[in-house]
Amino acid sequence: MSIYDTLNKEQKAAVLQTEGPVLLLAGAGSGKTRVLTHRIAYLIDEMGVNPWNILAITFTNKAAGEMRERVDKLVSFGAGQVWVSTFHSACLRILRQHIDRLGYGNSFTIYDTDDQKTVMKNVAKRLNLDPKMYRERALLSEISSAKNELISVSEYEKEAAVDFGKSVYAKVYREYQETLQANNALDFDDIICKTVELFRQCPDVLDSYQERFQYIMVDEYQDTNTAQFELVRRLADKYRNLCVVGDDDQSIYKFRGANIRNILDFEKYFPEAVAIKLEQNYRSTQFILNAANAVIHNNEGRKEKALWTNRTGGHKVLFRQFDSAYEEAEYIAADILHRTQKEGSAYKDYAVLFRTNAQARLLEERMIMEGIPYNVVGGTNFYSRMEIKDILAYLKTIDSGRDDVAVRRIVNVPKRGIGNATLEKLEDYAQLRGIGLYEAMEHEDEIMGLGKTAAKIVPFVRLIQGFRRECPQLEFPELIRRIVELTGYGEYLQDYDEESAEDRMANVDELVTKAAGYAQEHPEASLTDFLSEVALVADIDKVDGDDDRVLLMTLHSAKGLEFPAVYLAGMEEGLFPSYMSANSADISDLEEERRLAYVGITRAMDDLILTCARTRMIRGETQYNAVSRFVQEIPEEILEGGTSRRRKVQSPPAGDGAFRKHPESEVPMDKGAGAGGGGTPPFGRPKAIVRPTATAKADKPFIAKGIGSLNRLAGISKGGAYQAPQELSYAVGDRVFHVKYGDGNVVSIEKEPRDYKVTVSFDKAGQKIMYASFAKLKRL
DNA sequence: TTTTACTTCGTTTTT
DNA sequence: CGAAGTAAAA
Repeated sequence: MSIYDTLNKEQKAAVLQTEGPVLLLAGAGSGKTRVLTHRIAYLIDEMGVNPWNILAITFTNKAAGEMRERVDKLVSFGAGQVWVSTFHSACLRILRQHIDRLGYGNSFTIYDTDDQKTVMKNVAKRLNLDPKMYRERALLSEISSAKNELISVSEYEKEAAVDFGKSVYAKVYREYQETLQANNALDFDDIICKTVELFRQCPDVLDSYQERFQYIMVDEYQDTNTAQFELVRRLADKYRNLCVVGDDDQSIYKFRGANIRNILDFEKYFPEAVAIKLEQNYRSTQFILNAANAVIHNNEGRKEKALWTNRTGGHKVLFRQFDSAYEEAEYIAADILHRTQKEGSAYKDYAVLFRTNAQARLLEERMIMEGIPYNVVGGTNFYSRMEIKDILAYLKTIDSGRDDVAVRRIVNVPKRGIGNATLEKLEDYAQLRGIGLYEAMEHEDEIMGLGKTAAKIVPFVRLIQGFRRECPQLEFPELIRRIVELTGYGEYLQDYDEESAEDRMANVDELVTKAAGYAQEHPEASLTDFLSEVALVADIDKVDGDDDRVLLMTLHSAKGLEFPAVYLAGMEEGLFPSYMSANSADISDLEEERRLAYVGITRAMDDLILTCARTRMIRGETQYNAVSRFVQEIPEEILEGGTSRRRKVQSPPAGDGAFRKHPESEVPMDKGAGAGGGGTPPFGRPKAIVRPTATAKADKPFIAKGIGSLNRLAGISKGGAYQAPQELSYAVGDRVFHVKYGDGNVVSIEKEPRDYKVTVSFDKAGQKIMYASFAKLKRL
């Protein structure tokens, strides 16, 4: 019996259809990842395809990692040669090789949303735009959609000549793009569309990749945008072995430019395509599946699918409404605790999903109070924290110095007395000479009118020059520590905000740890490589499946995951569906929201619990919300539970508690009740519901700010977290071994507050300075 | 030039 | 409620 016999008929067909275009319509939980991995295995083991010639594109790095792992297990040999990556990292790899053909430097930097805003702010200022009329957000989103549609600056200008409303945007687009190029930077959208541009302009480059990737697979195809489609289409144009997998019902990234027509029209672009539907669901119970089907059925213009399962039994979908969001959170935490104790299930069997990141906080507080180990996925990305961005800006400046945004960020951090006035003079000079900000600072003596501030610039330039000199000798973690040390960044954090300083410093330490891990895994990597790796990590990527923790995340982050028990919190009109989409003139906005509900429901394997609150604080205002229409769309016969008017849920009722015995004795839902579906708040609202201040104050210090600090709270250190060694097993003069550099002699050892600084003269690699906790030197 | 006190305004969602 | 931006003070 072969591994392929475990597949059902359709899955098997999809695996065996290796040649030509394939459209795989895979419903939620229908085992599409299994199909993809088996297909890769089949290509290699049975069809004799060189693993080198296979490209698999996933949505997140985490998904890529999982797929790689599974392929490794399945394939007898050579799985490591398969390219499994996201669109962004695949394109980044390609661009690092060839972007010089488009007039950029190959060590370009990547701008995140924050950096984009900074650039846009400057652009708007330069063009004298009224910030009230033209918001950065709006400008950026217009440019982003243009890029996602592969509309270049000059094409946009042509459109603007006809459409007067676009003329301002056209100017902004040009200015923005020129600024990026001057800084040798790409934004997220550029990573994709510059690759397409590369393929368009350099047929030889395209050809080499077409030869390389003879078999291409794309996961989550419903979330690709036009640029990504074009990219894939060109790559696959020669051999036409393109297999896309997706589910139009799970398309939830329209706001990011995802074009649902990519999947709906696939057969138009590839008329010879074979379409296969996967409709058997292996994940959820019949109840959960029915609920999902009932909800999604309200959408129009979708490819009809009939998801079915042979899983019988299970529990009905549970619905509970609470007076306040606090009670909702209390219930969820208490219920999880109760279930884990009753059923002996693990914490990682539970996920709490919600529409907006802001909802995480209340839930988080409650988890802490109940002592439940948890992780919040998303929110502020680790790499977008102030302190991390500061350090990264130093690294970027050391690495290239062409990135004005980075230079500007750190030039006065910590305070060096270089303020706006000075910077403006520097920028004028830089503009005049056509050089970067940092370069201008190197010529500080040539600039008129700087006066005595010129003297403040010199030490900064010296500092950067010093780092650059040391850089070749230092590993990334040591370099980061050196930055912290020489700039006095620790003291700066203290100065900045005493309360958060410790947490922030811990984040910096975590960055050091990450840098060490990266350096170890990629011994040949340059600073540029490290910086670009860091730019593309999503929050979900860092979730460790082995951690026994409840996961708290948005519905968007939950895509592609599954859990035995899922809580969907905040099922309220105005929140989910959001106020924006519910009131939108465009029905498709609401439909996307409904697909999101569908994604949420289908994450659950055995138990699905929907909760909502009558009142909720949003932006400092108490809002009164009706039950979400998505709850109403679930047939009553598969829904259980109702409203709870009790003020406090001490502990959930054991077994089939009171509220479950008599669901009919309580109002099951607010169907038709209250002020109507629009969620109009009643007049004469009471004062905001306030919890006892004692509690509120008591748990405040415990609100952890991220995964890193949570681990510290729980006293857990993740693998690789550094531990300053008490004593070293080697001394000056000893022969030691290092994983990367080989053998060498210890030249000197310096004790520092947190660690030992060891200088080793390696036989082959020369002299290096490293920290003992990372170097893991072994005495010979 | 930097710090501070005050006003304004808004987020769905993220690679 | 907060972040972020603005005006005024130090």
